Amino acid sequence: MSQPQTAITPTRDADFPEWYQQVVKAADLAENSDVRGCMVIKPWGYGIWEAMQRGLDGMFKATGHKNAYFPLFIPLSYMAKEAQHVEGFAKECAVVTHHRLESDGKGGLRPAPSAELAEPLVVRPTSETIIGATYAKWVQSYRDLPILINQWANVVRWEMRPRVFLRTAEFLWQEGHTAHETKAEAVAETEQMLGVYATFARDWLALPVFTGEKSAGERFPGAEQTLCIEAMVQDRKAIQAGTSHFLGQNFAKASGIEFLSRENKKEFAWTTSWGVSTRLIGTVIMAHGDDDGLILPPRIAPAHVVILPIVPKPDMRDSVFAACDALAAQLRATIFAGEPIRVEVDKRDLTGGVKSWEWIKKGVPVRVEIGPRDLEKGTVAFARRDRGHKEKTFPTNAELLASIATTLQEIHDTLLARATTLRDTHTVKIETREDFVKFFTAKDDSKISGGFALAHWDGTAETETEIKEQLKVTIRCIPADAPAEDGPCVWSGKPSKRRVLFAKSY
RNA sequence: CGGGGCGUAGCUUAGCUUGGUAGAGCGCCUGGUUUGGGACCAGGAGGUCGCAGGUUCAAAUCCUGUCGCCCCGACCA
Repeated sequence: MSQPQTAITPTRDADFPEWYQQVVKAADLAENSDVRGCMVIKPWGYGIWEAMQRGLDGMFKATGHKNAYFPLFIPLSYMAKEAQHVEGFAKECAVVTHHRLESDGKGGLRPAPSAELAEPLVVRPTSETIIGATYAKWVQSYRDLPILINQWANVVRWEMRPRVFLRTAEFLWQEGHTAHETKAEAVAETEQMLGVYATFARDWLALPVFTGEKSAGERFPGAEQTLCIEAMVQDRKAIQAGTSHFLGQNFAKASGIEFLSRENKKEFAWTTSWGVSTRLIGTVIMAHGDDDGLILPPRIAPAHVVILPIVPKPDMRDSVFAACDALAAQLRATIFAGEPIRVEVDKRDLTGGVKSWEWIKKGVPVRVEIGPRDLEKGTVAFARRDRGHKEKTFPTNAELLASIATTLQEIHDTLLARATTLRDTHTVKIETREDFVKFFTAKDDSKISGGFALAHWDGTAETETEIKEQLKVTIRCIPADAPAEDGPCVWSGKPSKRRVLFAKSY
């Protein structure tokens, strides 16, 4: 039977959103559940999340944070404490109103009217309010500050149009919540954590990102300042990969986080919050995947290496399996990026081609085949996911063991270089409204247009809104390293002090 | 919540216009031949056609209602 040219149909060029869905399926990452908008994350997908957690958690600890856990439920009245915040989240909250079920008399169940809660509970869309209320009890003196806490949790936002990993009703994330004595300290914390995210994106996800500040229109509800990292994926759209918010004293005032200062005066604390979510998995898929499926940056791959035993005759099975297990053990004793190499030996009784293609689609960085011919020669067949699927080399076991860590690092570097080239190729300075419109208008059926535009903005919400409505283009961020530069706004022609980053986004 | 589309086996679907009691491909199971890039042969399991009502001798097919899902918008990590 003839196979298609690529493992994934359609290709990225033909239909990028559909390609994405097919990769999620082919790589066995996740599936939609019976609950609309909620996903089942399967072992391979969850393994990626676990690797991301390890990486981030280490970086949080290294910057002085500790993990804790706060309740899933938030009293309704807490949500109302911060005006901007409630306005931003009210429309997408799941609310618990009852605590018992009873028979409906028709063989089904219903919430018992007698068990209605005095105060409804909101399933957390984010935890600023409940954590703020807790911190208020913990803080009395400047000596109680700073509080540097992170929690790994799930949150619920009742999204109208869900998409696996990118936008689901329930998602997994981490949310850091800190409280500080001074504004300067809180601002420094906000910037520090954005830096952590940018480093993590580069060193673990092989993603170059723009860092910067959101415009007022794109800011987190209740924040004074929202910083973000923005990545470009292969359809040249932007995706917000992480955010860090300076919350000023807004939430401290709303929650009553007050302390006696060194001058013996009552003062409100300065707070921050910062988070990344399982959306990062979707970002990695779209940034690095190809028409044969997922390609995983090694540091977040649940398995770095898969070993495929080749067993032409049943009587060779034991010796080939033994050789595979022996090599796996040696690989596991080798260190890559500070962790033992993760190896899987795929002993399932399937034909070689099927197994190979499964692992290609799953994006495992390195595939190793061991058959009887290799046993005789002491070699293996070796293939890397960042190269063509027919490109094989035949190193000896010793050569493989000596080079594997370097190879994995090379794969990471290759992915980062590719993603950087993609981003740089499609990030352009634009001066005129005509060019701006042209840049964001698709030229053919692919629907892929533009990329990132660095252009002058007059700083008004009116201009921002007009651009959003007419072109579906938003200000992704005001880049942190943008130099002061006078010029006319690309839309209104009014004077501008510096360029901002425009793009279509997820 | 507006506009469009669709519900038939685990998945993709044919059949519906013109009613006669369900077929295929993939997947799955068993046996055998295979296995260094998506194998083949033989046999087998699996469906109250989303749900409820109506018309009819007879409904996957026609009618009404209802539920769910998908796509496009508004919202968003």
